[in-house]
Amino acid sequence: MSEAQEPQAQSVGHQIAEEIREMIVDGRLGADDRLPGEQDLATRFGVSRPSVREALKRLAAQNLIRTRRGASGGNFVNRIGWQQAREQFEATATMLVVMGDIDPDALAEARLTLLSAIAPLAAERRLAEELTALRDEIDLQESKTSDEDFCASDVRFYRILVEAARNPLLSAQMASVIEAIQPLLNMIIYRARDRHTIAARHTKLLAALEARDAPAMIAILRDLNDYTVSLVREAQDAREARQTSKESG
Amino acid sequence: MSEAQEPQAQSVGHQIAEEIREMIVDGRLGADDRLPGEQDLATRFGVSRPSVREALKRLAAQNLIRTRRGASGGNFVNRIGWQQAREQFEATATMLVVMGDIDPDALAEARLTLLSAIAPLAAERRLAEELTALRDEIDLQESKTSDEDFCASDVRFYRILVEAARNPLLSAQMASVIEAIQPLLNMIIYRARDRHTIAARHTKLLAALEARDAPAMIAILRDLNDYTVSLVREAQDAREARQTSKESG
DNA sequence: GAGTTTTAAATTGTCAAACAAATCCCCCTC
DNA sequence: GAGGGGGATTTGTTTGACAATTTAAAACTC
Repeated sequence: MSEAQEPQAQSVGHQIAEEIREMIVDGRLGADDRLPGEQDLATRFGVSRPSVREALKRLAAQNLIRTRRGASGGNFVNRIGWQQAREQFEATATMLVVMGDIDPDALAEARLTLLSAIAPLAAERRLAEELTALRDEIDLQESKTSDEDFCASDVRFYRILVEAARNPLLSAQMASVIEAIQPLLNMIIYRARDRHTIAARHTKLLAALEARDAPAMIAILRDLNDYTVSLVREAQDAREARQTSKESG
Repeated sequence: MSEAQEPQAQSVGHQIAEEIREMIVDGRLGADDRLPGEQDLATRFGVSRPSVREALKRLAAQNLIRTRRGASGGNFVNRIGWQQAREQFEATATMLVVMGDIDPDALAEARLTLLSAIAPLAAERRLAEELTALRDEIDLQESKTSDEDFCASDVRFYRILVEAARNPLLSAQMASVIEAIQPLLNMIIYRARDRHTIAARHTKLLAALEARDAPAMIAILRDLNDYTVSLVREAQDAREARQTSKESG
């Protein structure tokens, strides 16, 4: 329907990229398959080589194909892995936070919801080495570091927690949300008291994880989320106050 | 680090695209800002216009910019919205399932985990119209339709459920997982008895949602997930058996 | 003078042709 | 037989030109 309304609205490059993408999705092109040469594709689609190149670059930007130069080179269908998928999830989430009208409350709620969801899995599957890694992060958080380091450690803490669930898809998605929330956390000025409070909750969370007590983990996560949200709100209020005083002054 | 190892490994188009992307991420370019013209960018970066065009097409493929022709046209920074984010999540997840070595069990586990996570939110926030929409889907599932229609309805059912949680980020992520799992579901040949079983569970799920009984919803979801997984496993076994007989015959 | 039509300018879209760079494969030399 | 060199193939990049599209100003009509 929409195609009929705008028959040629999309550029040739876009159309060709879409066609090749469909070929990949419905199996006509499998992983590591080699696409025809650029000149081949150009004659096949009835367009010029630069147009084909645009299409290929679009696909390359989505990590759908990789390109190698030279004889027996060409464009090959990429086998997408968890790592790449996570990167793409993160890129999307980052852009969403950076540019979109994002509601911090919704973001925090999403994080809490997802963390609560994986808590049972993590409780069941956590390894001893993850416990020590988490312990190290807590130690770092209790030391006197910069706000940025503290925040980065906080992010790492939750990433380890997520990895403990041993589900790559969940890890990839959670990582994107955790990554996305970092800019918000970076706004916060952490007072010593704040850090102590957070580190203490993390310690309790770690204990609950060690005890494989998922309900306790969820309760702590909820508590911690409320606290973080209040800090973010404080920071936002402070920022707004600064801006209004700047405008009036 | 990795950049030092391969200084010029990335093409010019890739590098320029990365630079512009950074400009967007760190705020030098805001939403709806207009980029310099292609010729301008070409001279500014010291490359030819086609190279710049490749970079722009890469960005366009990621929905970071939009392009308009004509006077006062040009390339503009896109404000990314929930809709577009969801599409990108879906594209990534779909590719992951289509091409990656994905473990169906992990996928099912992710879906169950996420659905369980949003169940409390959905129970709290569901609207009357969503209940009727779900009812309609169940009716459709009990009617005699093609397997594909049944499967599509199943997907729509869960999408409505996810929307009821009223958290756009969760919706976007969940939608991607639900979308990703569809190819797996499409493998299943639904017998009349299967359909009846599934529709009955859906009815129970709907009742629990109406009663705002999240724990009941989670129990039903878990049950339903086990059933679906068993069906998928059956389908896979059948497929494998077919292939081995094909090979030997 | 107001409204409409025409025209011109700016910008992206597409194409063509050529050369550069990288890579592989075959062949040739030692 | 082993190793290096050259040719062939393929992508990377540039130059130049023209087409298509859109805006806005200019000219024209009423």
